Amino acid sequence: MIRIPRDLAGKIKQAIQRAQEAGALPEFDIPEPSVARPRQADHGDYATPVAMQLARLARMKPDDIAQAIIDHFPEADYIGSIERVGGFINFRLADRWLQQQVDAILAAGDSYAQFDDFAGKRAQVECVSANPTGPITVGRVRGGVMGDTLARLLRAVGYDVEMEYYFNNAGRQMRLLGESVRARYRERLGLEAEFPADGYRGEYIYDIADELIAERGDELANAGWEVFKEAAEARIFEMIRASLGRIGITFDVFFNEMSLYEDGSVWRTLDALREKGLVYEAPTPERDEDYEERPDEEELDAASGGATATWIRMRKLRNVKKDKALVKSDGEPTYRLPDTAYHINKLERGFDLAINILGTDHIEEAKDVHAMVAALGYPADRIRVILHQFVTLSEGGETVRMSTRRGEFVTLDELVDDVGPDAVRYFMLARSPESHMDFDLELARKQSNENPVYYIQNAHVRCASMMRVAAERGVSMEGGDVSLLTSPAELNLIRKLIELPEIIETCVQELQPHRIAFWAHEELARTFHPTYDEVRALHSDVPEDLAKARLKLYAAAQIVFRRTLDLMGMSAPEQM
RNA sequence: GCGCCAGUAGCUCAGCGGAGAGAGCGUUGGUCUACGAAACCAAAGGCCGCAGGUUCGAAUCCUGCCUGGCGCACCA
Repeated sequence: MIRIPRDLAGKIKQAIQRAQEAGALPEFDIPEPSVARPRQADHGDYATPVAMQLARLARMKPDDIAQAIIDHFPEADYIGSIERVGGFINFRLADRWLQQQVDAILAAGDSYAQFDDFAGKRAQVECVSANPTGPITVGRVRGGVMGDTLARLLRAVGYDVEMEYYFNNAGRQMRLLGESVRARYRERLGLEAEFPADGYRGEYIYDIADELIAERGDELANAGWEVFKEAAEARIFEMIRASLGRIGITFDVFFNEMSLYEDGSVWRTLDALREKGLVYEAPTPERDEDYEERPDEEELDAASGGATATWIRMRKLRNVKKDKALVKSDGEPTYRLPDTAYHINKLERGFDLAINILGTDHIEEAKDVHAMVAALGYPADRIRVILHQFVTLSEGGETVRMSTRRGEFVTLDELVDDVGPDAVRYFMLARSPESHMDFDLELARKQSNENPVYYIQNAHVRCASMMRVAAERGVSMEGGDVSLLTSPAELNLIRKLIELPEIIETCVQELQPHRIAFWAHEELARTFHPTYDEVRALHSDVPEDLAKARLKLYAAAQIVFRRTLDLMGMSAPEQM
């Protein structure tokens, strides 16, 4: 199946070249022409402003350039007409070709809009990557949904995709977790318990303690925090895995940061940076002369007591005013070093594309890591970071703030219990990453036409139910003649159905999975419902041959809805 | 102080160099003896934060400013 914008762009270039050979256009290097879907229907199905872009290069009037391109345009079965309006060239799809696409979609079935452009290429999507200190919260869910949807879209263009979850089960936070569980465990046993000052206060800590009591009784009463940490980690990972599973997110690899210490790659990375002359030892970092200290900064520097730390010359690598620490004065690396080792590890595993989805608060980290990976000579451009803004939950205008540590949060499980998995997927997806997201619980909860989730799914339901009724009445689409689909409503629905491949391509090119959610709602479903209302298939007024043809149309629509919903990780219900 | 992101209909947000600026919700008024009305049709609603600039053409690119969010640790 061809993707028209791509094919048209090629034909436009061909036409320009032919015109040049014929002397209708002067010689110049042909730029990549842009092809778009015009907003207004009377401007055709696709349009290109290329003649206006070429006006300067060709030193001709846009109208004449457009005409020359049209005069030399190659044949294509999908083109019904070509029109020049000023400098614009408008293309209209051929009705005959559109009709044939219905049979083409039916023949493709569930593999409709499956391409192999990137066959043999490997991609990795890293997302969520929350340390196992508590249940998954809504902020992480956004990245997870974006990542999983992107993975599905990448598979649709032929990538072999792995989902990866990066975590750290060492360090201060995990120790606090162990101490918190230990305190709750002793508390439940009626023993003296000192809860750590910055401990985790969530209810789930009690749950873990209770489970431990159920399994081991009081035999851990005097055990150290490590035992509790390990038990808690295992249970929390199970919780995380299970909650993400409820919204269709599964991971192929859980990558432990510790392994980068065990195989020595953290220190190898440091050595490599040192060899490049990018590292030095000093009590304080070097900084630009015009660098202005933040009020609390001297205090923070002084806290190390003047001991020597290891610094990376970040000022050399990118536009910052102060170098950054790689190894603290106590000999422990900061997060930057293992993170860099981790990304090098990804590239060494041979991924052609490694996508990393992070909250915007990690932007500096992402830039630092990218700079270091590039400085070491690795193909850093294979790493693509997608940053997303935060999520706030709102209900009746009230916003709900979240903090894992304080134990005030809405967990993914609570959210799924409340609004259902499909609504979680849709709303988390349907916003551009850089825009701050307000998740309206009231709206997501509604099982009515106010909710886009149902609007989209109901289209699939309507198709499914039509197929059931057809079967009951013994009407089959077998032998249906698609050339009977001649009304504007029918043809416009087909126009939408064949747009899915283009949407997938855009999502992948721009790494913007939210586009498919918008398209599914505002384009696909929005076109489907009025058509369904107007174009009856099984009504007594509809002659049998037309009914067969229309059944084909709606069967094709059902395939496209199912495929679209699947790409978004949502269910395609047979009935509401 | 510096950096990144955002400011588009009453609300939540698309569009990010092309042709009278879009959607959902909300508001107002219509539509089922039909394959499910969780639907459809119609109306009202906008100096696209402000001011300059680039361009044949700017909501979209550049500069400055205003407002909001997030960063600017020997935390991750």
